[in-house]
Amino acid sequence: MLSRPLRLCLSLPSDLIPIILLLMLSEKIQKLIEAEFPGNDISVTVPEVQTHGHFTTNLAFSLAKKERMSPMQAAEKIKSAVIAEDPEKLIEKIEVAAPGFVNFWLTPKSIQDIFARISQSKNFGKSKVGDGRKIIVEYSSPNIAKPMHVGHFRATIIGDALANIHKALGYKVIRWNYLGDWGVQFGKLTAAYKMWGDAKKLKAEPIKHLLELYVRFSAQAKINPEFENLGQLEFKKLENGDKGNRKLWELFRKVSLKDFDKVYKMLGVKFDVEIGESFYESHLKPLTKSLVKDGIAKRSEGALIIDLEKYGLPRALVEKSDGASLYLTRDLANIKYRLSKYKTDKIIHVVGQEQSLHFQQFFRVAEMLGLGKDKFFHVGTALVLGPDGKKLSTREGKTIFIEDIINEALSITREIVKEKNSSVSAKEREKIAKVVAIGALKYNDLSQSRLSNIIFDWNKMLSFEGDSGPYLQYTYVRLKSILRKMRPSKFDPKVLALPGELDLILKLDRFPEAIQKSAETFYPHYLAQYLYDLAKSASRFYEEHPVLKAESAVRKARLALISCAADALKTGLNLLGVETLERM
RNA sequence: GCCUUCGUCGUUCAAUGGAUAGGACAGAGGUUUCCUAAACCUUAAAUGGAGGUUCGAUUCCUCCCGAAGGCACCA
Repeated sequence: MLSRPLRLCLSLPSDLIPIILLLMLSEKIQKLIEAEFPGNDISVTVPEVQTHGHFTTNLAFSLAKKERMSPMQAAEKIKSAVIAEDPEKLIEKIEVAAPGFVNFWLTPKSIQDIFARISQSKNFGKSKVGDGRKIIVEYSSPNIAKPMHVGHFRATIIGDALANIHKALGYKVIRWNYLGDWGVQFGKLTAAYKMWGDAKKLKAEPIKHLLELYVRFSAQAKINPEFENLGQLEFKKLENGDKGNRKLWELFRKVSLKDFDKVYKMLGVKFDVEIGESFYESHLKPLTKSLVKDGIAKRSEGALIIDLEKYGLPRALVEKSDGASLYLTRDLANIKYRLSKYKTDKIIHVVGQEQSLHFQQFFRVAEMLGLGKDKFFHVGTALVLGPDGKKLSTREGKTIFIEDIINEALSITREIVKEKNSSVSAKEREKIAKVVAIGALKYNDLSQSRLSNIIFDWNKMLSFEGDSGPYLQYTYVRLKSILRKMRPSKFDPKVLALPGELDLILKLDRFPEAIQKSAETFYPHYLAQYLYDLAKSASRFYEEHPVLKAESAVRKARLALISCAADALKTGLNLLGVETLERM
């Protein structure tokens, strides 16, 4: 259940508290209160069970402690005070429930007023709390010369959703694809290509060939450690400006980007900036120099290290003993550049959770460099594991590639669309299949907590029933189908008084907070879950309550209601990067 | 060995310092002269183990068991 965080001061005279409880009905005033009494949380939540009211609060427990009375007494006190402070009769019923909960039921009129407000608001759900502040969202970040796999899919989809969500809240979002286009891996690849490379194959199926070389090289390196040295040597040559190696690197990079673009296009993902690690090549030497000069880094066994022991972290390496740069070095150069060029307040890195330690070190060093604190966030994503519950490794050639997933999803979806929608033209069917397939894949990922490992499962990934992307899309289609037959017009909210109608209104009312919660926590699944909940209420509503056949006044109000629900569904799904259709 | 994340119906995922732990799939049963059955309704089923803090713990703390990931010349 989503909570309505209501910041207010507990040390407030207790007779004021009930007024505040009432005021939570009004978002505007709630904001005023938040500004006036920051830092104290009291939760007014929507209970899980309907018999516990529309809203409930546990305020009595803290009040009881402060005023030295029993929670039940405190609850009674709150109840009578609220009744006294509610001349407009916003609240229909207040119940005190053991051991000290106070449950509130709104009058139908209050709920109707809420709906009147929702139906009049433009861009319902969105807001301007971001106030134009800049935020860089770094996501996707695939490695050049390797195909994008399931792991990248997750970071890409989650990052894209978080970028969308922040934009909807009024932030100025910079979407950044931080390409992994520098590092020893290119040394290895160069070495492998020099030994076994085939220009023809590279031209025909570039990524596939490069992957083959990489896997072969890794396998050899396992047997013969000489290969590791060879890779490092070739990378060192690249960093020292070797022309032949540079040319090969450029080639690898070019073919990879082309391949990535194909995937991004299918996923409907776009970036504002695609600057990778290689961009910072010239920043690295000055950076390491200044690190030494400032006494932050020192030599150890030939390498340049930063001691982080006082932070309880292992030491971090910024230069290898052969003088080559490392991931961390480039990351530091990267945020230095970002901060100076974009003057941003926040940088969030949507990257696999397995890099958690790296980011802790990275952020600490950034702090030591005076780049700031509390500006950088590692938004970790857990792994997609193989059916055996183990990590899928590219090196061992066990990965599942995004392109294959999409193609498989498409072919399955095409069949289903054909079966369910035979009357539609082949062209439209293809469009439907594409939107549904991508929607299913994205929603499947976004509806789960980003920190839980996902076990790769075709059936679940391509689920079209129940809590799935297609279900949400279908609900939207059904609502639109009604709305096509009759347009919403002026209506009187007072005719909406049935439980199903009021329930849908109350669900709608919680849309803005769902978006906000996802933004605050960087967990898009809160929004996904909310949307499923909303779709469920909407489906139930149109199953139980005929819209077009209702008498005129009711019909108008119901049309307005499903119109708002459809809009919210579309807005929400789009924030998750899921497209909607008019028919399916 | 140390660090991080995690352990919830048969399966796969949610939630929360609060009341009766929620959904989906699979199972059982029902709904179609009615706005698209990719739907709706009913039903059965779970917090790894032991302590502690608390009015209240599945959630916080300690220990044990189990899983995944990480721990300076990868990214």
